[in-house]
Amino acid sequence: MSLERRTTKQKEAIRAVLATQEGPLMPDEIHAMALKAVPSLGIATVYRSLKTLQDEGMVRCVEIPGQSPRYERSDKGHHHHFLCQKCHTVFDLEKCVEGIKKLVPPGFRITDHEIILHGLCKSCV
Amino acid sequence: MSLERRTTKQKEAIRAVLATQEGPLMPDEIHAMALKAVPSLGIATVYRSLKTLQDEGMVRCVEIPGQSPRYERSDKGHHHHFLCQKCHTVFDLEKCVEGIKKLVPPGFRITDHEIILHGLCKSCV
DNA sequence: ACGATACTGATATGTCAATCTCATTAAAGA
DNA sequence: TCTTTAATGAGATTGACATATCAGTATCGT
Repeated sequence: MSLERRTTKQKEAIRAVLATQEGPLMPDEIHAMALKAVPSLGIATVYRSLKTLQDEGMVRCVEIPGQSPRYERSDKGHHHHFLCQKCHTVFDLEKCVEGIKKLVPPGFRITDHEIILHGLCKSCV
Repeated sequence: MSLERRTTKQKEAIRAVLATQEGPLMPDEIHAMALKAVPSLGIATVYRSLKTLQDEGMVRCVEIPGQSPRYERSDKGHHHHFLCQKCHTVFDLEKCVEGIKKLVPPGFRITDHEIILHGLCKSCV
């Protein structure tokens, strides 16, 4: 546990990648992108920084079924995701749907929901 | 690859578990349940049988974000799932929602969708 | 500029689901 | 019943991902 917290170019590079990110990214994608800014960057630092950023509440984990965890900025509002079956990129969706509550069985309490669309993205159609 | 196919009590036990299954089950859950019918049943046989049943089209894989794959009978119609955050059981939902297509961005083509609700089930509320 | 120490990078290690190996068992046609 | 060989069970192995280790580096308050 660190009481102090230092600003390093590694963490800044990772932060920068997440700041410009379109959809949620996997650790190795973040690594590859941040590598352009800090060529010596190790994958362990990516995992460490992601954990720190999560603890700080800046970043949130997004799980897509059958895939390893991805990460996105947590300042984005409520939204859902689209997985392209061809290029395997995940896109953010802006809107949500009505009537989710109608799905909940009697006696159950809903706290959250997620919708994942599958198909082909604009580039892969 | 086997040209022939034999009926064994192991496979029948696994089939029986899936026949009475309420929501999708994980391999180790199927194993634990089928163990009551065939005490010697090995986990490898569960994986092998699940693969066979998938090839035959009897069983389908269901992925819940952040969890390992679960399996359910494929004769169930279109439906979605509810994950209880307390007991981690997955329940089938009967209805679907309208307006999914409105989420799709221009130029994208949708082929499928899934909705996962999170909360507390009847027993855990 | 100095010093304490948080951070990093390379690699070893851990974790866990799923598969493979292989000797043994048992299903089913002859 | 006999024979062929598909299927099984136990344990070893794999593979993907994440964490731990530790010596060396770099930040930042003084």
